[in-house]
Amino acid sequence: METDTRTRILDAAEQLFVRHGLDATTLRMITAEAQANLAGVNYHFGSKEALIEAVFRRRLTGLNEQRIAALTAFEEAAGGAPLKPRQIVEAFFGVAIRMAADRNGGQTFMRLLGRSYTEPTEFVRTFLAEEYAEVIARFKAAFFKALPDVPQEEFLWRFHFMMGALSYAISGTEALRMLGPIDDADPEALYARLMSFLIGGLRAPLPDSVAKHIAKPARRPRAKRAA
Amino acid sequence: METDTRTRILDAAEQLFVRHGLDATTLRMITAEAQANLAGVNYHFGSKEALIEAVFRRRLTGLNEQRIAALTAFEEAAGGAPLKPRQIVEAFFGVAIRMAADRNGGQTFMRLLGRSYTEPTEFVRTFLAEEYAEVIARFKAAFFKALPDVPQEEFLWRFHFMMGALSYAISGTEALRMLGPIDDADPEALYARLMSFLIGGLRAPLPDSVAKHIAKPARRPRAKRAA
DNA sequence: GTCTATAGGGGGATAGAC
DNA sequence: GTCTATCCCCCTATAGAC
Repeated sequence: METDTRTRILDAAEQLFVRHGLDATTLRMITAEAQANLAGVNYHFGSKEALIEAVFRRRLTGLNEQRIAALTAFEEAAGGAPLKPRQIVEAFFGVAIRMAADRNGGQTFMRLLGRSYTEPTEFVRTFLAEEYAEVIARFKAAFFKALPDVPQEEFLWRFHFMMGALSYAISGTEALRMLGPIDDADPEALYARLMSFLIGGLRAPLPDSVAKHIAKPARRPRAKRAA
Repeated sequence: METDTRTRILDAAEQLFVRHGLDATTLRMITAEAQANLAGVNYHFGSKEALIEAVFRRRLTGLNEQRIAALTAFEEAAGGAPLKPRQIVEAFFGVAIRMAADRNGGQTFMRLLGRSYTEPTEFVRTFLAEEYAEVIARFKAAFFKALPDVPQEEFLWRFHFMMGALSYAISGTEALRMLGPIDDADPEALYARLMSFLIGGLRAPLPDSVAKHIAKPARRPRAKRAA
């Protein structure tokens, strides 16, 4: 073992942030858990806010690099042709699920991250927006190319819904128990489950209100509710 | 106007909880906003924790009653036959989206609620679990009856993913901006969008790892996406 | 780099007058 | 029911010894 203080603080903060939330976690809790001195946080990071950013950045940067690498690999294999939506979904969400299965810290972190998109704290949201800017630009472009029939605004909503499902898939272990006794131990099963749900949602027929704006007035006999 | 102090405190708390989170919202902020006295919170509610519960209960009870009423109406119309999945989805999620469109407080509240399933604070989660117990039991039963082919565990995960999508649909206005400029002003469009996404996900083909366990090896030529 | 001690501010809750 | 005043606790951040 013998990890250095800085790392022990990051590890402790990560775990406590997941368990209690950013705000309710105090520097005292963190330094106690990390067996470090209270002043250590400010020495190593400068402030609590800077510590929070460091906790996110430590793993988020790598996660998004992996996402871009996975997408790039698919794109090179396709040689200029549009990718299959499933491939893009895998590159974005699959990487996340895989990290969430990594018991070596990744799991803890992803639970934290899953909650953070809707975090009320302003600086966390703006910080995340910056961290995500590049990966989002890349994936938006790939999706638009792969789904030329889907209006972009419609797609962005679906992407947003997919993020919601991912967030719950990862961080919702406690919320899940509300639904009953569910086994959440098998990451492979979770991966398969989430993937088919996401693809199903992404490729669902467009709602009538949108579909009717599209230049494809093919017979639609009464828009009976499909099921 | 002339609302009473108790109501003004609830209104102020609701708004501030959405904006800053439960923890970061102080009683002083609440009473200042409500033009009430600091001691008023403890007089009317007993504690901050009790105030939080009151804020949730004020609208959540009605929401879940509406959900059950909508489901019951469908069930009575069906006369014992299984409902269409789309009807059940409408009864659960449609009611929520409609409340989220209600500018008369419902909108604010739903944003708060959307975030709260993954709330780190223990007592909020256990409180919500109690409030939801009945409605969840009713809807689980209806879904199981409507989707006899879907293994129950599989369905519960999908329900969980659907909750995630709903949560983001409602509360993710800020997170959405990360994706680009999107119009989120039209509740009808949101309703239609979310609904088709949810149905698509719910009715997606089962993942192979699950499908192969099912005693229905009937040729399924490619599990065409249902719609 | 790590510690102790403390400054300086804000939190929730309550006693008791009105 | 509403107010003021205040208790007591815990927070983050920092100064300065080691």
